[in-house]
Amino acid sequence: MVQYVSPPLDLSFAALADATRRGIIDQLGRGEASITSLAERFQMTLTGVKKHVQVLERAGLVVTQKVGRVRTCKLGARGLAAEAEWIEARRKLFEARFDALDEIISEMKQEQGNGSAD
Amino acid sequence: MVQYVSPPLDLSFAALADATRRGIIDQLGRGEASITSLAERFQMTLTGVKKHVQVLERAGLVVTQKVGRVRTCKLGARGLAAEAEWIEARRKLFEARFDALDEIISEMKQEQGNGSAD
DNA sequence: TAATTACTGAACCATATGGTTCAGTATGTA
DNA sequence: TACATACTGAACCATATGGTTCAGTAATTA
Repeated sequence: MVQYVSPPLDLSFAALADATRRGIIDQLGRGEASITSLAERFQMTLTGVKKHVQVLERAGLVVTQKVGRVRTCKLGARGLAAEAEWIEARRKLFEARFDALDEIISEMKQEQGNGSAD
Repeated sequence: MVQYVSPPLDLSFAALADATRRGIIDQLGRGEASITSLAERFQMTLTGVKKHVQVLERAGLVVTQKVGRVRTCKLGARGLAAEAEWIEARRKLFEARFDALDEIISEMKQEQGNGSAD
């Protein structure tokens, strides 16, 4: 069976923690792109884009290939399965804590009634 | 209608990009905990734990409350809905790119056949 | 061959991160 | 009142991040 060992979640979550990189993912979702085209799209130097792409690559979210003088970037095959899995499993934990509406309401009060030393 | 405006994804994904913080979330999934108990559990100074908890708090993933001299931490009410939503939407993009097995195989070859200037 | 294009790498900068220690402050207990 | 507990904040440290500029190299094109 073909198995993808995803790079540790540290890398992928860190990669997703930047709006430009999330934008690059969205862009690649519409089709492959060169470093230059991404640089134009995101108003950034080639070097800047290259670094972002490298972060995405280390996280396994993007693959690149250089043909001639052009490096083409596309979404990686491993996808976001591992991240989705981690999050879904924890969502259950969160929900379990909040099956009663009371908790939510008391939290809201807490957030409103400020001036506390909290 | 009660609406939670989640702090930007930047904050929550960054918060999730650290194994200790993911561990704290798991721990709080089993019940509330004080700073001291988390520090014991994760073999870290109180100050260190406090910082991690603050990162989780800024991301809205954890709420804390100080009663007496003890600060109690628990999972935040907003949960991981926004993150799950972002990821699920992108999974479709990734899958759309890889509905053919060919692509996966060609990537695997690429990863194996190294020594290229890639 | 010369000029242009596309990328790359090193160096730099300011700021953030993940951790520590140390010196408090506030609370609870004997 | 004295001591212990639980946290807090400032200061420090090494390393990472997000960006830049500048000086290349390699591939096309004229």
